[in-house]
Amino acid sequence: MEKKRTRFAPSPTGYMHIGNLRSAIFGYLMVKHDGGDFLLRIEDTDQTRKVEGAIEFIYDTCRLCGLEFDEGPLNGGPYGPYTQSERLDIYKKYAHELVEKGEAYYCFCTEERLDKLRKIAEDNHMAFMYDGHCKNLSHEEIEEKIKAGVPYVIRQKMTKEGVSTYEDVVYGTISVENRILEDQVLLKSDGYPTYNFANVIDDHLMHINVVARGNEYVMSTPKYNLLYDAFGWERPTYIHLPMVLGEDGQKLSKRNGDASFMDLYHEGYLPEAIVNYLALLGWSPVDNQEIFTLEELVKVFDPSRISKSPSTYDVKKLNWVNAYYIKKLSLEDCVKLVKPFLSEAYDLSDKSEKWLNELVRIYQNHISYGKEIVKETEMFFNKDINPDFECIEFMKDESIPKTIEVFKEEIENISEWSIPNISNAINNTKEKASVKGKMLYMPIRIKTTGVMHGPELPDTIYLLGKDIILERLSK
RNA sequence: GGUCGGUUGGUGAAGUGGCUUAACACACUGCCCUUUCACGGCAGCAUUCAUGGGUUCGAAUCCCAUACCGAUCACCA
Repeated sequence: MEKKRTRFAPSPTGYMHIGNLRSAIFGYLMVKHDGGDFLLRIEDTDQTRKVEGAIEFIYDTCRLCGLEFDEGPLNGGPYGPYTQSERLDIYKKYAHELVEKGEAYYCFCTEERLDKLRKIAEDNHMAFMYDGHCKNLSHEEIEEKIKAGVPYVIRQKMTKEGVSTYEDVVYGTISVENRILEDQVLLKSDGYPTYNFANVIDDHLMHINVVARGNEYVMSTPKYNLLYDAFGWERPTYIHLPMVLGEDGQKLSKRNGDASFMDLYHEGYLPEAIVNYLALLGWSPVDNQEIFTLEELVKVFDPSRISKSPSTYDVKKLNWVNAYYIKKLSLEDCVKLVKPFLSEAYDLSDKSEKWLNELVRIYQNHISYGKEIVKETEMFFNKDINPDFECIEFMKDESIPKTIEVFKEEIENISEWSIPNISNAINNTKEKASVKGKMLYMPIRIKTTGVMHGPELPDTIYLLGKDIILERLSK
């Protein structure tokens, strides 16, 4: 069997949202499942959108996620160059080959003429379609215009009859009537190819036989196929991926959630967790397993189990997956993850490494992403605590002043500041103030931390330190 | 407007004619554990699969209409 090869083909915009990444992941899984190749190709035929450093950015993102490219603009390969703007001569050559074959033609129509046609179509509530004006120009006419320097594009001659059909791994058989296909532009007047054209040429030349991409291409795939046919090339296997929606049911954008991988990464989400979550968006395994390493995904991935309907990006579930991965981290790695956020938010200069480790240890089970620790640990860094309404309500109980009074005394009497001794202090308070359970713990917790939830109370108190505790108890 | 798709709970989803009085997971709610909250464990949470018809002994699963949502119709990718 032929080796499977697919490509991730983004435009270099310097931004990678979750939907893009998911396409890359699915392509990667699909091909690696059978030991195939995964390559990167940069689609920069629209020069206006180019962003500096975007290629490095794509490599970085994918490397973080564990997706390594077998071939690509930075690491090379046998079918380069892998950047479309460096392949202009190739496209030109193939476009002209098509003209010679009679499958394409020069078109000298001006923008004005096309705009006029478009306007007429619009007024008649019709879809605009190029009218084939230049389809039958004579050789002489063409020669003359080219010599005169009239700008031109090359358009593909489309059949108007019949139906184009192809098999999609996800969507099954897709049929489109050829009469709705227009004579698409292959080569623009600036000498650059259109996306549609460059895509087919490159995919063929790079021996791509698996094409995984968003389902916005479902409708244009017949055009690609006609191009493959015109050259007499073999068509690839198509996998069109369902769209990823934001929580508002709209297409994912920067507005409806942190749609970019880098945003998430900079919030302290783990790439493995993001990949894991993304793989589950629109795909499900045969069994009920939900936590997967990349290797496991590669092993069990089956593209026929990709769903046809769009899926909604749900941060809550991502948080759950990410929290799971954080809990599994070694303390050392967890400190590594979380420390940059802490040192960015707070002054850590007077904190020992031991203290920091201890802090992370007691919070590791409480956070779902790295940056969350900043808010959770406020009480350790800010002098003042700000109990919310619920806390204040709770503290209105009349037994509380006495509990606090007794506990404060117990704390004062502790000679050696240690977790067992703090536990004892709590225990003694229970006896002396004759309160227990919630009415024992909650007042102390709120008074010392300002919140109702948190890690083990003795641990927290220990880390806070005797001075701060006494100060807060006195207020 | 034409064309092509999609529609299972708040969310991700399983399900491809009987084993489904619809799995599993997130979220939510309750209980247990812990002398507290959380963590963890357990339980509850769609009589119903957009709606209406049809095929069938039998349908979430097949067919047809309707509704809604989306994609697409460029010298953008």
